[in-house]
This record gives sequence, C-alpha cells and structure tokens, in this order.
Amino acid sequence: MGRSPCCSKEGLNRGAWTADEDKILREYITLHGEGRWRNLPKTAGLKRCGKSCRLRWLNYLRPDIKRGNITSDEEELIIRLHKLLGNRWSLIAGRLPGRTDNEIKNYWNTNLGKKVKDGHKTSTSCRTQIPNPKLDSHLVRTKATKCTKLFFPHPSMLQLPDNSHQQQNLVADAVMTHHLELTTTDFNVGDICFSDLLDSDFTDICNNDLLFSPSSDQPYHPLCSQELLKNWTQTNFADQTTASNNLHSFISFLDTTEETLGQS
DNA sequence: AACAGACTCAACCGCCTGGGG
DNA sequence: CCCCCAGGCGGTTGAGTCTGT
Repeated sequence: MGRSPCCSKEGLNRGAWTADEDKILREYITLHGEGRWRNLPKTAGLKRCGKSCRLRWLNYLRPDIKRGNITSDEEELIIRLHKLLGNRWSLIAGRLPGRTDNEIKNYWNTNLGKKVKDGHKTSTSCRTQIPNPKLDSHLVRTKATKCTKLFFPHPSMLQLPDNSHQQQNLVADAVMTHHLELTTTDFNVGDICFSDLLDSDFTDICNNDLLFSPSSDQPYHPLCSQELLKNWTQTNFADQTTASNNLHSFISFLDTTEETLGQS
C-alpha cells in the first residue's frame, strides 16, 4: 500500500528547472505571493508538483537568496550551531541570512562534515579549535521527537515566595543543569524554547528574569552576557547587511556559550 | 584525448506536524 | 477525539562537473 504521493506525477516535468519555468514561477509568486503550493502549478500553468515549486522558490528563486561561497565566518557559525543543534538545518539556516537549509546541508555534507570529523584541522578560520568532546555532548537533538519539548516553568509559575532569590536561583540552577544534560530533546526555559531562542533575536532572553541573577544586575549565566545580548536585541534580520554584520557578535555569543559549557 | 572516480548541489522522497473541519 | 490536507523538514539520489591518471 504505502502512502499516497503528494500529487499525481503523471504528465509532470521532473528534474532540472528550465529558465522558462523559473520565469513563470517567479512572476506568479511576485503577483500572488507564496503559499497554496498544491494549487500553484495548475493556476500558474506549470507542469510541476506543488512541492517542487515550493522547493525551487525557497532554495533558488527567492530574491533574498545569497549566492556565492560560504565565508569563513559563516562556516564557523555553521559548525558551532551544528554542535548545538545537530542536523536542524532549517534552524541553522535561520541564523545565516540569505542561506537556505538545503545549501547548508549540502555544504555540511560535502565540506564541514569531513572537516569536523578530521578535528577541524583544515579550517582556515583564526578561531579554529580542536573539537571539545565535552561540548559535543551538549548537542540538542530534536528531530526524532520534534513535538516533545520539556517545559520548565518560569519561577513565577511555581508559586515561589515573592522575590525569593535563593529559590529562584535553585530553579535557575535546575534549568541550567538540564540545559547541560539534555541531549535528546528540545527544551523550554520559562516561555522560551531553545530552538525558538536560536530563532529569536535574543530579545526574549534579555527580558527573561530567570537568566539573570536576582541578587545582582549581572547575568545569572555567562551565556547571557548583557553586552552580547544587547547587540542581538538590536538586530533586525529583515536587513541582510545588518544580519551579516551581526555574524561576529553571534559568533562571540557562541564563544561565550561554549566556554561556559566547557567549564561546567 | 580519454577514461574513471570523486565531488557538488539541485531536486526528489517520505515522514512529521499543525490547523481546520 | 479523529481524519484530512498543506506545508515543512531532513535524508537521499543522481546528473553534471571537476580532477587525476
């Protein structure tokens, strides 16, 4: 039996897209916008499966696609994010403006996978490090259990006594301990899910009391260096230039995170 | 020049999730 | 609840290209 295909493949073009097909798809989406992929081929007059149209648009035709070689900064970022997220290509791509998950996945499979396996020794980046096996254990794998997210309630939801710093610290300790221990699921910190966190511009983190020591104005956890977070809260990823300018700050952020995780 | 093997990357496949009825 | 559908995702494939012999 098996699963029914997403659409009838009969009479549909397959394989590489022609310039004409690209033109039709581009013009159609410019006119009508993205979405309703299943009906798109029929209404646009394309002999393609809707999924194929979606893929072609997202991975190739979108106007904000950045073409050209992956820079060493981007490469560095991919390696670090992969260390944290595993094969969550779409999440990783979300942090690399103009890059698609498919492109990053391909780049990883053809370049970085080997490179990292070889101990990252061929990297051209000045930040080259020997992989820290301790850090590798912090990988957050979520693919298999995409919907399984552990939820750590915000202290305010735990009916703690007002401003009970000690108890809030205990909760924060527990959260960070889980942060270090969790290797098989996504997780939530207060209202923030880790994957969402990486998707966000870190505004949420800054606004979340939990991650800052209640007994001082300093971040509870170095992961939340206020200066770095400030950089990120000012990021507007709609603007590609700003986004790429912030690559360095994000790399710094990851540096801090890795140091912290390495010490614990 | 010719061939084989390695590499790249666009495209496809099948599974999963979330929303709506 | 359950079912269906659309969209999203990661893994895999294979045609085209490159490189070494």
